[in-house]
Amino acid sequence: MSASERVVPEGARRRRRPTKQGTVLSEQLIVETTLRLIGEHGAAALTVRRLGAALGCDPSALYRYFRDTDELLLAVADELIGRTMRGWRPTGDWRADLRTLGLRMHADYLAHPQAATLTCARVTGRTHEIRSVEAILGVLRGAGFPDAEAVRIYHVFVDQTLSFAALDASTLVLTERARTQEVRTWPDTYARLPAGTHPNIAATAGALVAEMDRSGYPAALEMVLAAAAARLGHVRTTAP
Amino acid sequence: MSASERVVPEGARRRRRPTKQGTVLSEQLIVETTLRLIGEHGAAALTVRRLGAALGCDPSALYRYFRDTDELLLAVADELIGRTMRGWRPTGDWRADLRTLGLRMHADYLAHPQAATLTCARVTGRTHEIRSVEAILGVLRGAGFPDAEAVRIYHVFVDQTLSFAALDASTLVLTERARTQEVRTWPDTYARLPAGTHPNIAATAGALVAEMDRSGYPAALEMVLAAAAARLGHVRTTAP
DNA sequence: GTTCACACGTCAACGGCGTTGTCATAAGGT
DNA sequence: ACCTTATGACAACGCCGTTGACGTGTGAAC
Repeated sequence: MSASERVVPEGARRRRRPTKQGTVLSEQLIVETTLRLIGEHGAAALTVRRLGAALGCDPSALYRYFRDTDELLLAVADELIGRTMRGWRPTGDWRADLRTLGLRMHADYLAHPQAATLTCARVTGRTHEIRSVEAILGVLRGAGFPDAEAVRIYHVFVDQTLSFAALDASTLVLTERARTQEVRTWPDTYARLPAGTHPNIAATAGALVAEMDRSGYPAALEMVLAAAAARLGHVRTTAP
Repeated sequence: MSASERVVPEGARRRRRPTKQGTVLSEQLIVETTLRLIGEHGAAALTVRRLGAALGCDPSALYRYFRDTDELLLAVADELIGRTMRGWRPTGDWRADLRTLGLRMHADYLAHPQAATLTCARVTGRTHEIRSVEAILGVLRGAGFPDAEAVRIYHVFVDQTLSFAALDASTLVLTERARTQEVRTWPDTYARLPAGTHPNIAATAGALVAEMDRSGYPAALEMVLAAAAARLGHVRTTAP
């Protein structure tokens, strides 16, 4: 039996046979367990063997449900998009709505960094994504942005949110050793540079260490929203 | 001999001994070969064993130069930064300088998309990176931004540039089939949605297809620069 | 010019990974 | 109650990063 014939689509499953340890597998259970594994034990804990152990089945049993680990991660990504958009409703205040949605997307993706790094750059064209495009464009057009402007700001908003999510998520995917070393580079290397050779770094060392310890996304988001607001004010006064 | 004693810093090397196949190793040669390997055969081709084969040495010889593959990646990242900073000189116009540097970094990273996706998120603490931090902070403080403001804007500027570079690079890394499918999603799926169910997408379809076909970075950069300029004007008028 | 410490390339091995071919067995339609 | 076959289990393959031991050629010292 070749690999392409091994996977059985979820709808066509007929015999739900428990594993030796008693669990009954399903696509849904595997996706949920994968997310739980990432959440509880870090991104590095996601291996087919460990996932099998967490599910109480042989690792190879997973290949009855997904062609390979990439297909499993895409299923996880799809679940993630659904969770992110669920429960968000626009209030009518465009700036607050975009701020809330941006921070929410950023946070939700960071909660599952392994899936986020693999997923952020993809355009799926699936229902959850389409609903988000429609909603964000609606917020911008409802605020009074002309169509061309709304599209441009939509593009910046979405790509910036996803790219920062990917960037921040990728640091969470590093090994424990690499991540702590990364964090310590600012106080240990940059904060100790002499003012003679590096005056600007030395003068701002304290602020630099504090600033680089957190994500730049909230500040970047505020700057984009401020620029958009300025643009909206300009549009309103010149072409009402 | 423990792992921490195995690596010899480049400056302290005394005996340059050729490998069986005749190549003389060096940090520089290893980094260059790594970039070439990634560029020619993709990021997935970067393994210690393949790198050893490309260099004509035993894979374990690399551990005389780098503690582990992560340290090697940091060296590669710094080489990319160095290539970007080479030739850039501030003119005194902070906004034009940051615009030029941002677009240049973005373009240079995209020229090595395979390496970019692996290294964009890393803080190297190495010479080229330190020089770039010093230079950008110098531009901002020279423009009159107070230290706290300069650090915040530096953070947004750098992370935005690198994260967009990683995002845009990752689409270039997809297989030909996946990338064309991704591009066609906008005209084929989004542009065909009916106005009844998706009024905002339908109303902006033409602009949407055109906008999503290019990178959002230039527009995002302009918005951040505009917000920074507004902030600078505010600082100058209230606390001169 | 000989000596000699040791830097550094090589070898072999370890444990872990994703994946696949094969087998056995229990589920469920008949 | 039977048979088919879906599906889980097992074992093995060929990768991977990394390490400890080894020995050889280098370059400094005299």
